[in-house]
Amino acid sequence: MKKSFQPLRFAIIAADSILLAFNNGVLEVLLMKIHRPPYFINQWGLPGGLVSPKETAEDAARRHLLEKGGIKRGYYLEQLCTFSRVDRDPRGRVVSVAYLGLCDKNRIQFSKDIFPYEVRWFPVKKIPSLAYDHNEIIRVALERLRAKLEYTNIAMALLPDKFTLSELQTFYEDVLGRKFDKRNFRKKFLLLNLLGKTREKRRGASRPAKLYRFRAHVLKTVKIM
Amino acid sequence: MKKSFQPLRFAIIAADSILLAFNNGVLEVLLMKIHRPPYFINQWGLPGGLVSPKETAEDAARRHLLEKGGIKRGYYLEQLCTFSRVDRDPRGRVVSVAYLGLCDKNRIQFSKDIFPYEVRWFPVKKIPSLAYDHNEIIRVALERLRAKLEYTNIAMALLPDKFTLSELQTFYEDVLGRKFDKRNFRKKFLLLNLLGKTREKRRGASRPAKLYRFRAHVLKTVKIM
DNA sequence: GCAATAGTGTCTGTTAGACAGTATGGC
DNA sequence: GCCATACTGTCTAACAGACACTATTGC
Repeated sequence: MKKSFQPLRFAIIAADSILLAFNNGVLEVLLMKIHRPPYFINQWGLPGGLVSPKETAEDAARRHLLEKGGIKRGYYLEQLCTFSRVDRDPRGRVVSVAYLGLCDKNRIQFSKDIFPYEVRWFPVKKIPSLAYDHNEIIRVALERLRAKLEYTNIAMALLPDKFTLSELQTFYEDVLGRKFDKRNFRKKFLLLNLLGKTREKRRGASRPAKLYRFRAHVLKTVKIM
Repeated sequence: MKKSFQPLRFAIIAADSILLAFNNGVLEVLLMKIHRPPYFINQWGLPGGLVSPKETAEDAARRHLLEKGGIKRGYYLEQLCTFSRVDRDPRGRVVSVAYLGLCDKNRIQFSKDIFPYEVRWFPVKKIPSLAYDHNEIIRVALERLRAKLEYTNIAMALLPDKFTLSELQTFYEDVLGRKFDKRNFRKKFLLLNLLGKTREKRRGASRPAKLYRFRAHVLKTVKIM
Protein backbone atom coordinates (compact mmCIF):
# COMPACT_ATOMS: atom_id res chain seq x y z
CA MET A 1 0.00 0.00 0.00
CA LYS A 2 1.25 3.42 -0.97
CA LYS A 3 2.65 5.52 1.79
CA SER A 4 0.50 8.40 2.92
CA PHE A 5 1.47 11.98 2.11
CA GLN A 6 2.48 14.35 4.82
CA PRO A 7 -0.58 16.11 6.11
CA LEU A 8 -1.04 19.77 5.28
CA ARG A 9 -0.58 21.44 8.62
CA PHE A 10 -0.06 25.01 7.58
CA ALA A 11 -2.61 25.66 4.93
CA ILE A 12 -4.19 29.04 4.71
CA ILE A 13 -7.89 29.36 4.13
CA ALA A 14 -9.28 32.31 2.29
CA ALA A 15 -12.83 33.38 1.56
CA ASP A 16 -13.47 35.27 -1.66
CA SER A 17 -16.73 36.77 -2.80
CA ILE A 18 -18.18 37.31 -6.22
CA LEU A 19 -20.61 40.11 -5.46
CA LEU A 20 -22.86 40.81 -8.42
CA ALA A 21 -25.24 43.68 -9.05
CA PHE A 22 -27.46 44.57 -11.98
CA ASN A 23 -27.07 48.19 -12.87
CA ASN A 24 -28.50 50.05 -15.84
CA GLY A 25 -29.04 46.84 -17.70
CA VAL A 26 -25.54 45.57 -17.01
CA LEU A 27 -24.46 42.79 -14.68
CA GLU A 28 -21.47 43.96 -12.67
CA VAL A 29 -19.04 42.39 -10.26
CA LEU A 30 -17.19 44.10 -7.44
CA LEU A 31 -13.42 43.91 -7.77
CA MET A 32 -10.62 45.16 -5.59
CA LYS A 33 -7.18 46.37 -6.51
CA ILE A 34 -4.34 44.46 -4.95
CA HIS A 35 -1.80 46.59 -3.13
CA ARG A 36 0.04 44.26 -0.83
CA PRO A 37 3.39 43.05 -2.17
CA PRO A 38 4.80 40.96 -3.56
CA TYR A 39 2.38 39.45 -6.09
CA PHE A 40 -0.23 40.83 -8.45
CA ILE A 41 0.37 44.41 -7.37
CA ASN A 42 -2.04 46.77 -9.10
CA GLN A 43 -3.96 43.90 -10.60
CA TRP A 44 -7.62 43.45 -9.84
CA GLY A 45 -9.04 40.56 -7.92
CA LEU A 46 -12.05 39.43 -5.95
CA PRO A 47 -12.69 41.02 -2.58
CA GLY A 48 -11.73 38.48 0.02
CA GLY A 49 -9.03 37.47 2.40
CA LEU A 50 -8.07 35.08 5.10
CA VAL A 51 -10.41 33.23 7.40
CA SER A 52 -9.72 33.96 11.07
CA PRO A 53 -9.64 31.33 13.80
CA LYS A 54 -12.93 32.39 15.30
CA GLU A 55 -15.09 32.77 12.25
CA THR A 56 -16.61 30.53 9.63
CA ALA A 57 -15.72 30.95 5.98
CA GLU A 58 -19.02 32.73 5.42
CA ASP A 59 -18.33 35.11 8.30
CA ALA A 60 -14.99 35.85 6.71
CA ALA A 61 -16.52 36.46 3.30
CA ARG A 62 -18.93 38.98 4.82
CA ARG A 63 -16.23 40.60 6.90
CA HIS A 64 -13.98 41.12 3.91
CA LEU A 65 -16.83 42.59 1.90
CA LEU A 66 -17.26 45.07 4.74
CA GLU A 67 -13.59 45.78 5.31
CA LYS A 68 -12.69 46.07 1.66
CA GLY A 69 -15.81 47.38 0.05
CA GLY A 70 -17.72 48.95 2.91
CA ILE A 71 -20.65 46.66 2.27
CA LYS A 72 -22.55 46.13 5.48
CA ARG A 73 -25.62 44.06 4.83
CA GLY A 74 -28.63 43.66 2.63
CA TYR A 75 -27.17 41.22 0.15
CA TYR A 76 -27.68 37.54 -0.56
CA LEU A 77 -24.75 35.18 -0.10
CA GLU A 78 -24.34 31.50 -0.75
CA GLN A 79 -21.37 29.19 -0.88
CA LEU A 80 -20.20 28.62 -4.41
CA CYS A 81 -17.27 26.24 -4.51
CA THR A 82 -13.90 25.67 -2.91
CA PHE A 83 -10.82 26.12 -5.05
CA SER A 84 -7.75 24.20 -4.02
CA ARG A 85 -5.43 23.99 -7.00
CA VAL A 86 -1.99 23.57 -5.51
CA ASP A 87 -0.39 26.49 -7.35
CA ARG A 88 -3.35 28.85 -7.37
CA ASP A 89 -1.55 31.29 -5.07
CA PRO A 90 2.14 32.04 -5.61
CA ARG A 91 2.61 32.86 -1.92
CA GLY A 92 1.99 29.30 -0.92
CA ARG A 93 -0.82 26.90 -0.31
CA VAL A 94 -4.05 28.85 -0.03
CA VAL A 95 -7.40 27.18 -0.35
CA SER A 96 -10.22 29.54 -1.20
CA VAL A 97 -13.86 29.08 -0.30
CA ALA A 98 -15.72 31.19 -2.83
CA TYR A 99 -19.10 32.79 -2.14
CA LEU A 100 -21.62 34.02 -4.62
CA GLY A 101 -23.16 37.31 -3.52
CA LEU A 102 -26.09 39.06 -5.15
CA CYS A 103 -27.29 42.56 -4.40
CA ASP A 104 -29.22 45.54 -5.55
CA LYS A 105 -27.05 48.60 -5.10
CA ASN A 106 -29.99 50.67 -3.89
CA ARG A 107 -30.94 48.21 -1.21
CA ILE A 108 -27.51 47.50 0.15
CA GLN A 109 -26.14 49.25 3.21
CA PHE A 110 -22.79 50.86 2.67
CA SER A 111 -20.56 51.83 5.52
CA LYS A 112 -19.72 55.50 5.72
CA ASP A 113 -16.17 54.86 6.83
CA ILE A 114 -13.25 55.43 4.57
CA PHE A 115 -11.50 52.32 3.38
CA PRO A 116 -7.91 52.07 2.25
CA TYR A 117 -8.91 49.83 -0.62
CA GLU A 118 -9.64 50.65 -4.18
CA VAL A 119 -12.77 48.82 -5.30
CA ARG A 120 -14.75 49.18 -8.48
CA TRP A 121 -17.72 47.58 -10.17
CA PHE A 122 -16.86 45.97 -13.51
CA PRO A 123 -19.38 44.81 -16.09
CA VAL A 124 -18.98 41.05 -16.19
CA LYS A 125 -18.46 41.30 -19.93
CA LYS A 126 -15.44 43.55 -19.43
CA ILE A 127 -13.47 41.87 -16.72
CA PRO A 128 -9.71 42.29 -17.00
CA SER A 129 -7.23 39.54 -16.36
CA LEU A 130 -7.44 39.00 -12.61
CA ALA A 131 -5.09 37.82 -9.91
CA TYR A 132 -4.94 34.17 -8.85
CA ASP A 133 -7.63 31.98 -10.41
CA HIS A 134 -10.25 34.66 -9.98
CA ASN A 135 -11.34 34.72 -13.61
CA GLU A 136 -12.10 31.03 -13.30
CA ILE A 137 -14.01 31.59 -10.07
CA ILE A 138 -16.15 34.26 -11.72
CA ARG A 139 -16.88 31.90 -14.59
CA VAL A 140 -18.17 29.31 -12.17
CA ALA A 141 -20.19 31.96 -10.34
CA LEU A 142 -21.93 33.08 -13.52
CA GLU A 143 -22.73 29.51 -14.43
CA ARG A 144 -24.33 29.03 -11.04
CA LEU A 145 -26.29 32.27 -11.33
CA ARG A 146 -27.60 31.35 -14.77
CA ALA A 147 -28.64 27.90 -13.62
CA LYS A 148 -30.43 29.31 -10.58
CA LEU A 149 -32.26 31.93 -12.62
CA GLU A 150 -33.91 29.08 -14.47
CA TYR A 151 -35.16 27.12 -11.52
CA THR A 152 -35.41 29.49 -8.55
CA ASN A 153 -36.71 32.98 -7.81
CA ILE A 154 -33.17 34.18 -7.13
CA ALA A 155 -33.67 37.15 -9.45
CA MET A 156 -35.22 38.92 -6.46
CA ALA A 157 -31.74 39.31 -4.97
CA LEU A 158 -30.47 41.32 -7.94
CA LEU A 159 -33.50 43.36 -8.93
CA PRO A 160 -34.66 46.55 -7.23
CA ASP A 161 -37.69 46.53 -4.96
CA LYS A 162 -39.96 47.65 -7.75
CA PHE A 163 -39.54 47.02 -11.42
CA THR A 164 -41.55 46.77 -14.59
CA LEU A 165 -42.11 43.53 -16.41
CA SER A 166 -40.00 44.84 -19.25
CA GLU A 167 -37.15 45.45 -16.87
CA LEU A 168 -37.52 41.95 -15.50
CA GLN A 169 -37.44 40.55 -19.00
CA THR A 170 -34.41 42.60 -19.97
CA PHE A 171 -32.67 41.34 -16.87
CA TYR A 172 -33.31 37.72 -17.77
CA GLU A 173 -32.31 38.28 -21.37
CA ASP A 174 -29.09 40.05 -20.49
CA VAL A 175 -27.94 37.55 -17.91
CA LEU A 176 -29.02 34.42 -19.73
CA GLY A 177 -28.04 35.74 -23.14
CA ARG A 178 -31.27 34.64 -24.79
CA LYS A 179 -34.29 36.54 -26.05
CA PHE A 180 -37.82 35.80 -24.91
CA ASP A 181 -41.16 36.54 -26.45
CA LYS A 182 -42.72 39.40 -24.53
CA ARG A 183 -46.20 37.92 -24.29
CA ASN A 184 -45.01 34.48 -23.24
CA PHE A 185 -42.55 35.88 -20.73
CA ARG A 186 -45.16 38.02 -19.00
CA LYS A 187 -47.78 35.30 -19.04
CA LYS A 188 -45.41 32.76 -17.54
CA PHE A 189 -44.03 35.03 -14.84
CA LEU A 190 -47.43 36.30 -13.74
CA LEU A 191 -48.80 32.77 -13.54
CA LEU A 192 -45.93 31.75 -11.26
CA ASN A 193 -47.45 34.01 -8.67
CA LEU A 194 -44.08 35.29 -7.53
CA LEU A 195 -44.89 38.91 -8.25
CA GLY A 196 -47.26 41.36 -6.65
CA LYS A 197 -48.66 44.47 -8.29
CA THR A 198 -48.04 47.90 -6.87
CA ARG A 199 -50.16 50.94 -7.64
CA GLU A 200 -47.19 52.84 -8.95
CA LYS A 201 -46.03 53.32 -12.49
CA ARG A 202 -42.70 54.01 -14.03
CA ARG A 203 -42.99 57.07 -16.27
CA GLY A 204 -40.64 57.68 -19.15
CA ALA A 205 -40.74 59.00 -22.66
CA SER A 206 -43.67 56.79 -23.55
CA ARG A 207 -46.55 54.91 -22.04
CA PRO A 208 -46.04 54.42 -18.27
CA ALA A 209 -45.51 50.88 -17.07
CA LYS A 210 -46.90 49.18 -13.98
CA LEU A 211 -44.40 48.41 -11.26
CA TYR A 212 -44.23 44.98 -9.68
CA ARG A 213 -42.33 43.57 -6.74
CA PHE A 214 -41.45 40.10 -5.55
CA ARG A 215 -44.07 38.84 -3.13
CA ALA A 216 -41.60 37.16 -0.80
CA HIS A 217 -37.88 37.46 -0.43
CA VAL A 218 -37.35 33.83 0.42
CA LEU A 219 -35.46 31.64 -2.00
CA LYS A 220 -37.76 29.09 -3.57
CA THR A 221 -37.12 26.52 -6.21
CA VAL A 222 -39.62 27.07 -8.99
CA LYS A 223 -39.21 26.19 -12.60
CA ILE A 224 -39.00 29.55 -14.33
CA MET A 225 -37.62 29.06 -17.82
CA MET B 1 -13.28 50.90 11.11
CA LYS B 2 -13.15 47.71 13.05
CA LYS B 3 -9.77 46.15 13.47
CA SER B 4 -9.12 43.06 11.41
CA PHE B 5 -8.92 39.63 13.06
CA GLN B 6 -5.71 37.73 13.16
CA PRO B 7 -5.39 35.62 10.07
CA LEU B 8 -5.79 31.87 10.37
CA ARG B 9 -2.31 30.61 9.65
CA PHE B 10 -2.53 27.11 10.97
CA ALA B 11 -5.80 25.82 9.74
CA ILE B 12 -6.06 22.22 8.71
CA ILE B 13 -7.93 21.25 5.61
CA ALA B 14 -9.67 17.94 5.39
CA ALA B 15 -11.51 16.25 2.55
CA ASP B 16 -14.39 13.94 3.46
CA SER B 17 -16.41 11.82 1.09
CA ILE B 18 -19.99 10.69 1.19
CA LEU B 19 -19.77 7.64 -1.02
CA LEU B 20 -23.20 6.26 -1.83
CA ALA B 21 -24.21 3.01 -3.44
CA PHE B 22 -27.58 1.47 -4.22
CA ASN B 23 -27.68 -2.13 -3.12
CA ASN B 24 -30.62 -4.50 -3.04
CA GLY B 25 -33.04 -1.63 -3.13
CA VAL B 26 -31.30 0.26 -0.35
CA LEU B 27 -29.20 3.39 -0.59
CA GLU B 28 -26.07 2.95 1.47
CA VAL B 29 -23.18 5.13 2.56
CA LEU B 30 -19.63 4.06 3.29
CA LEU B 31 -18.53 4.80 6.85
CA MET B 32 -15.30 4.27 8.67
CA LYS B 33 -14.62 3.53 12.30
CA ILE B 34 -12.43 6.01 14.06
CA HIS B 35 -9.46 4.52 15.86
CA ARG B 36 -7.05 7.35 16.37
CA PRO B 37 -7.22 8.94 19.82
CA PRO B 38 -8.26 11.09 21.45
CA TYR B 39 -11.71 11.90 20.10
CA PHE B 40 -14.64 9.88 18.82
CA ILE B 41 -12.86 6.58 19.31
CA ASN B 42 -14.97 3.69 18.05
CA GLN B 43 -17.53 6.04 16.59
CA TRP B 44 -18.31 5.97 12.89
CA GLY B 45 -17.55 8.79 10.55
CA LEU B 46 -17.08 9.63 6.90
CA PRO B 47 -13.99 8.33 5.15
CA GLY B 48 -11.67 11.25 4.72
CA GLY B 49 -8.64 12.94 6.11
CA LEU B 50 -6.20 15.72 5.67
CA VAL B 51 -5.28 17.40 2.42
CA SER B 52 -1.58 17.18 1.66
CA PRO B 53 0.53 20.06 0.37
CA LYS B 54 0.83 18.65 -3.11
CA GLU B 55 -2.71 17.62 -3.83
CA THR B 56 -6.04 19.29 -4.40
CA ALA B 57 -8.96 18.65 -2.09
CA GLU B 58 -10.44 16.31 -4.68
CA ASP B 59 -7.17 14.39 -4.96
CA ALA B 60 -7.23 14.01 -1.19
CA ALA B 61 -10.82 12.80 -1.17
CA ARG B 62 -9.95 10.12 -3.70
CA ARG B 63 -6.76 9.19 -1.90
CA HIS B 64 -8.55 8.72 1.40
CA LEU B 65 -11.21 6.59 -0.25
CA LEU B 66 -8.42 4.41 -1.51
CA GLU B 67 -6.38 4.36 1.69
CA LYS B 68 -9.30 3.81 3.99
CA GLY B 69 -11.77 1.86 1.92
CA GLY B 70 -9.62 0.31 -0.79
CA ILE B 71 -11.69 2.05 -3.45
CA LYS B 72 -9.57 2.59 -6.51
CA ARG B 73 -11.66 4.05 -9.28
CA GLY B 74 -14.88 3.75 -11.17
CA TYR B 75 -16.97 6.12 -9.12
CA TYR B 76 -18.40 9.55 -9.70
CA LEU B 77 -17.25 12.38 -7.45
CA GLU B 78 -18.28 16.01 -7.21
CA GLN B 79 -17.64 18.73 -4.70
CA LEU B 80 -20.51 19.11 -2.28
CA CYS B 81 -19.87 21.90 0.18
CA THR B 82 -17.23 23.16 2.54
CA PHE B 83 -17.94 22.99 6.25
CA SER B 84 -16.14 25.49 8.43
CA ARG B 85 -18.00 25.74 11.71
CA VAL B 86 -15.41 26.87 14.22
CA ASP B 87 -15.99 24.05 16.71
CA ARG B 88 -16.78 21.27 14.28
CA ASP B 89 -13.62 19.41 15.26
CA PRO B 90 -12.56 19.20 18.91
CA ARG B 91 -8.91 18.84 17.95
CA GLY B 92 -8.78 22.37 16.61
CA ARG B 93 -9.69 24.31 13.57
CA VAL B 94 -10.36 21.95 10.72
CA VAL B 95 -12.19 23.00 7.61
CA SER B 96 -13.66 20.14 5.63
CA VAL B 97 -14.28 20.10 1.91
CA ALA B 98 -16.96 17.46 1.44
CA TYR B 99 -17.35 15.42 -1.74
CA LEU B 100 -20.37 13.53 -2.93
CA GLY B 101 -19.41 10.19 -4.42
CA LEU B 102 -21.73 7.82 -6.25
CA CYS B 103 -20.95 4.29 -7.28
CA ASP B 104 -22.24 0.92 -8.25
CA LYS B 105 -20.51 -1.70 -6.15
CA ASN B 106 -20.19 -4.07 -9.09
CA ARG B 107 -18.51 -1.52 -11.29
CA ILE B 108 -16.09 -0.12 -8.78
CA GLN B 109 -12.49 -1.29 -8.56
CA PHE B 110 -11.44 -2.39 -5.12
CA SER B 111 -7.84 -2.67 -4.13
CA LYS B 112 -6.73 -6.12 -3.08
CA ASP B 113 -4.48 -4.78 -0.33
CA ILE B 114 -5.35 -5.12 3.28
CA PHE B 115 -6.28 -1.93 5.04
CA PRO B 116 -5.99 -1.24 8.73
CA TYR B 117 -9.35 0.48 8.74
CA GLU B 118 -12.75 -0.81 9.56
CA VAL B 119 -15.24 0.35 6.97
CA ARG B 120 -18.83 -0.65 6.46
CA TRP B 121 -21.76 0.25 4.27
CA PHE B 122 -24.74 1.62 6.21
CA PRO B 123 -28.24 2.07 4.82
CA VAL B 124 -28.78 5.83 4.83
CA LYS B 125 -31.95 5.27 6.81
CA LYS B 126 -29.99 3.60 9.60
CA ILE B 127 -27.04 5.85 10.14
CA PRO B 128 -25.81 6.02 13.71
CA SER B 129 -24.72 9.19 15.42
CA LEU B 130 -21.47 10.07 13.70
CA ALA B 131 -18.31 11.89 14.64
CA TYR B 132 -17.88 15.61 13.98
CA ASP B 133 -20.67 17.16 11.91
CA HIS B 134 -20.84 14.15 9.64
CA ASN B 135 -24.54 13.53 10.11
CA GLU B 136 -25.16 17.06 8.91
CA ILE B 137 -22.85 16.56 5.93
CA ILE B 138 -24.73 13.42 4.91
CA ARG B 139 -28.00 15.31 5.15
CA VAL B 140 -26.70 17.91 2.72
CA ALA B 141 -25.37 15.19 0.42
CA LEU B 142 -28.74 13.46 0.24
CA GLU B 143 -30.45 16.75 -0.51
CA ARG B 144 -28.05 17.31 -3.37
CA LEU B 145 -28.54 13.80 -4.69
CA ARG B 146 -32.32 14.11 -4.62
CA ALA B 147 -32.21 17.46 -6.38
CA LYS B 148 -29.91 16.12 -9.08
CA LEU B 149 -32.03 13.02 -9.65
CA GLU B 150 -34.82 15.35 -10.74
CA TYR B 151 -32.93 17.40 -13.27
CA THR B 152 -29.92 15.35 -14.42
CA ASN B 153 -29.17 11.81 -15.52
CA ILE B 154 -27.00 11.27 -12.43
CA ALA B 155 -28.83 8.02 -11.66
CA MET B 156 -26.42 6.35 -14.07
CA ALA B 157 -23.68 6.69 -11.45
CA LEU B 158 -25.58 4.61 -8.90
CA LEU B 159 -27.28 2.01 -11.05
CA PRO B 160 -25.66 -1.12 -12.43
CA ASP B 161 -24.75 -1.34 -16.11
CA LYS B 162 -27.96 -3.11 -16.97
CA PHE B 163 -31.27 -2.81 -15.18
CA THR B 164 -34.96 -3.24 -15.76
CA LEU B 165 -37.36 -0.34 -15.89
CA SER B 166 -38.94 -1.59 -12.70
CA GLU B 167 -35.58 -1.49 -10.97
CA LEU B 168 -35.04 2.05 -12.24
CA GLN B 169 -38.43 3.06 -10.92
CA THR B 170 -37.83 1.43 -7.55
CA PHE B 171 -34.55 3.28 -7.33
CA TYR B 172 -36.21 6.63 -7.95
CA GLU B 173 -39.01 5.86 -5.54
CA ASP B 174 -36.69 4.74 -2.77
CA VAL B 175 -34.31 7.65 -3.02
CA LEU B 176 -36.88 10.36 -3.61
CA GLY B 177 -39.40 8.86 -1.21
CA ARG B 178 -42.32 9.23 -3.61
CA LYS B 179 -44.31 6.76 -5.66
CA PHE B 180 -44.74 7.03 -9.42
CA ASP B 181 -47.27 5.60 -11.78
CA LYS B 182 -45.66 2.75 -13.66
CA ARG B 183 -47.01 3.65 -17.08
CA ASN B 184 -46.15 7.33 -16.78
CA PHE B 185 -42.70 6.62 -15.39
CA ARG B 186 -41.78 4.29 -18.22
CA LYS B 187 -43.23 6.52 -20.89
CA LYS B 188 -41.38 9.56 -19.59
CA PHE B 189 -38.03 7.85 -19.17
CA LEU B 190 -38.10 6.18 -22.56
CA LEU B 191 -39.01 9.44 -24.28
CA LEU B 192 -36.01 11.16 -22.67
CA ASN B 193 -33.85 8.97 -24.86
CA LEU B 194 -31.34 8.39 -22.10
CA LEU B 195 -31.71 4.63 -22.17
CA GLY B 196 -30.78 2.02 -24.71
CA LYS B 197 -32.28 -1.45 -25.00
CA THR B 198 -30.20 -4.55 -24.64
CA ARG B 199 -31.19 -7.96 -25.93
CA GLU B 200 -30.96 -9.50 -22.52
CA LYS B 201 -33.66 -10.17 -20.00
CA ARG B 202 -33.71 -10.49 -16.27
CA ARG B 203 -35.35 -13.78 -15.33
CA GLY B 204 -36.98 -14.34 -11.98
CA ALA B 205 -40.01 -16.02 -10.55
CA SER B 206 -42.30 -14.37 -13.06
CA ARG B 207 -42.31 -12.85 -16.51
CA PRO B 208 -38.77 -11.88 -17.58
CA ALA B 209 -38.04 -8.18 -17.93
CA LYS B 210 -36.04 -6.40 -20.61
CA LEU B 211 -32.72 -4.96 -19.51
CA TYR B 212 -31.80 -1.37 -20.35
CA ARG B 213 -28.63 0.63 -19.94
CA PHE B 214 -27.77 4.29 -19.97
CA ARG B 215 -26.76 5.36 -23.47
CA ALA B 216 -23.97 7.68 -22.33
CA HIS B 217 -22.16 8.01 -19.06
CA VAL B 218 -21.78 11.76 -19.29
CA LEU B 219 -23.63 13.94 -16.83
CA LYS B 220 -26.34 15.91 -18.58
CA THR B 221 -28.93 18.26 -17.20
CA VAL B 222 -32.30 17.01 -18.32
CA LYS B 223 -35.61 17.55 -16.63
CA ILE B 224 -36.55 14.09 -15.38
CA MET B 225 -39.29 14.43 -12.79
C1' DG C 1 -53.97 -22.79 -13.52
C1' DC C 2 -52.18 -19.78 -10.27
C1' DA C 3 -49.02 -16.38 -8.56
C1' DA C 4 -46.01 -12.74 -9.71
C1' DT C 5 -44.37 -9.25 -12.26
C1' DA C 6 -43.85 -7.11 -17.10
C1' DG C 7 -45.79 -4.54 -20.22
C1' DT C 8 -49.08 -1.48 -22.64
C1' DG C 9 -52.70 3.04 -24.38
C1' DT C 10 -56.11 6.67 -23.90
C1' DC C 11 -58.03 10.71 -22.31
C1' DT C 12 -57.86 15.22 -20.19
C1' DG C 13 -56.00 19.32 -18.48
C1' DT C 14 -51.93 22.16 -18.44
C1' DT C 15 -48.08 24.24 -20.26
C1' DA C 16 -44.77 26.07 -23.88
C1' DG C 17 -44.06 28.51 -27.72
C1' DA C 18 -45.27 30.86 -32.12
C1' DC C 19 -47.37 34.82 -33.49
C1' DA C 20 -49.36 40.78 -34.40
C1' DG C 21 -52.01 44.33 -33.34
C1' DT C 22 -53.98 48.02 -30.04
C1' DA C 23 -53.27 51.37 -26.05
C1' DT C 24 -51.19 55.09 -23.73
C1' DG C 25 -48.33 58.71 -22.77
C1' DG C 26 -44.44 62.29 -23.88
C1' DC C 27 -43.21 65.49 -26.98
C1' DG D 1 -49.55 63.46 -35.15
C1' DC D 2 -45.55 60.84 -34.27
C1' DC D 3 -42.55 58.13 -31.59
C1' DA D 4 -41.70 54.91 -28.03
C1' DT D 5 -42.95 51.48 -25.24
C1' DA D 6 -46.84 48.95 -22.64
C1' DC D 7 -50.00 45.79 -22.97
C1' DT D 8 -52.99 41.97 -24.62
C1' DG D 9 -55.07 36.81 -26.63
C1' DT D 10 -55.33 32.72 -29.58
C1' DC D 11 -53.90 28.63 -31.52
C1' DT D 12 -51.21 24.43 -31.67
C1' DA D 13 -48.16 20.95 -30.18
C1' DA D 14 -46.05 18.76 -26.41
C1' DC D 15 -46.19 17.09 -21.90
C1' DA D 16 -48.03 15.55 -17.22
C1' DG D 17 -50.85 12.86 -14.73
C1' DA D 18 -54.95 9.88 -13.86
C1' DC D 19 -56.34 5.49 -14.81
C1' DA D 20 -56.94 -0.72 -15.66
C1' DC D 21 -56.17 -4.46 -18.17
C1' DT D 22 -53.43 -8.13 -20.84
C1' DA D 23 -48.96 -10.89 -21.41
C1' DT D 24 -45.45 -13.95 -20.02
C1' DT D 25 -43.02 -16.83 -17.23
C1' DG D 26 -42.02 -20.14 -13.08
C1' DC D 27 -43.91 -23.25 -10.41
